[in-house]
Amino acid sequence: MEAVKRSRPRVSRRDWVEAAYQELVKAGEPGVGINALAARLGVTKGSFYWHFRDRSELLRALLDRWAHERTGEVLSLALGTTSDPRERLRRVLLLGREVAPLDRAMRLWAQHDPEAAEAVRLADRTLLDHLAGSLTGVGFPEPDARIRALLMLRAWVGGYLVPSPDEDTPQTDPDDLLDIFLGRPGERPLSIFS
Amino acid sequence: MEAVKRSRPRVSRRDWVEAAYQELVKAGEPGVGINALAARLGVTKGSFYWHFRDRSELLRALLDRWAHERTGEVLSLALGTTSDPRERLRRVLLLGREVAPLDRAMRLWAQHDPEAAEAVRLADRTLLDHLAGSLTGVGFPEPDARIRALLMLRAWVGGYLVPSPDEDTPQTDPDDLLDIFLGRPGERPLSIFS
DNA sequence: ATGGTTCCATACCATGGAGTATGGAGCTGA
DNA sequence: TCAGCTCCATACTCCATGGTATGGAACCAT
Repeated sequence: MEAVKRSRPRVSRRDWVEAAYQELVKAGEPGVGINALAARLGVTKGSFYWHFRDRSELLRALLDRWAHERTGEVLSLALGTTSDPRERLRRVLLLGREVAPLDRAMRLWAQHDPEAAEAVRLADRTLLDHLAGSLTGVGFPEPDARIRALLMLRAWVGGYLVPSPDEDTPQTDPDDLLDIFLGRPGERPLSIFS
Repeated sequence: MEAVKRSRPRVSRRDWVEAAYQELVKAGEPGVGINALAARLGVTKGSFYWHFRDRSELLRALLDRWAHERTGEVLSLALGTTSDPRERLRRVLLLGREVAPLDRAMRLWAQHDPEAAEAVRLADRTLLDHLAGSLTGVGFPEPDARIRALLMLRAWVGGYLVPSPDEDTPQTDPDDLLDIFLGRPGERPLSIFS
């Protein structure tokens, strides 16, 4: 049995994007460097500049990939089996924990790149719609729901950008957060005022 | 009248720190470059490397300066004339709007620099104490107050890291946010359950 | 087999920022 | 006045990274 004698590395364009995507997650946008990726793929820059015109083209491809994956996730949330609004909100928070590293990378990137900012803006729009929808489902009037949705997003983003200040408060419980955002006394939304 | 014929530029160490501080606000940590600052001060790098050993020393000085200014601000809040907890919280939100750019720069920096992260962590600690204190003053029990304080911080941080998704919601009103974080029906904290 | 195409290696250039070496201008005190 | 110290200009090195040029190996076609 001879070892697989692969004639030559041979890397496709998708491979590059995928590798870059991985690197984006753990090192952010500045981490996605040509040489680093090449080494990771067992190739040299010669390969890269065959598939891409320059680095910005790779980055644009990353934005695309992220946007698709993002809308897919939030879509699967919207098409979820549950119609209970509170449960839907809960699932958003849960999913948020998984995609946190990627999301952080994207937002940090968006801080100094207009295209990335636009991509994030778009993704946020659909997410906010979903959040606001669920919030109206729990009983909040439209304008209030949108504000609360925005607040939930902000709090979530702040979650992975604020270094946890103490040894305690190791991780905030999604249900506790929901209680606060929904007005605390669990099942009773505050629209029933006074 | 002769024009002021200043013999030579002459820049002090504090001048460097100050210039760097300004640059930090509008361009973040990567924006504080030796050459750029030198040009801004009308000097060359020769001056810089006389006052500082290297760039990291400048950055440490920046962290110091920020920490002092930060604790001073939050201290002036704590020693404020008002003892009304809700008003204290309001003032935090108001002050937050002014220091937002600097704070964003610090947190972005803290994402890839342990020392900056530690500085932010410390500053957050005192801020959170102040927030939690005011929240208990409004009627929240201790553990709940700390969670809400953390949530307020996160939402605030998220505020300048989430690109405003729409043309509407131009800017969220501090009072609206307070209403939400305090449990909505204004004066009635939710600890009076049911 | 041979010509053409695909894909990549090698070697190179350009740029920008950090850091260094050294000399000189200007002030200060004896 | 002259020595010596302070502060900065000039000119360089080093290094990482993006980008280019070109040749060659492997593969497919006729």
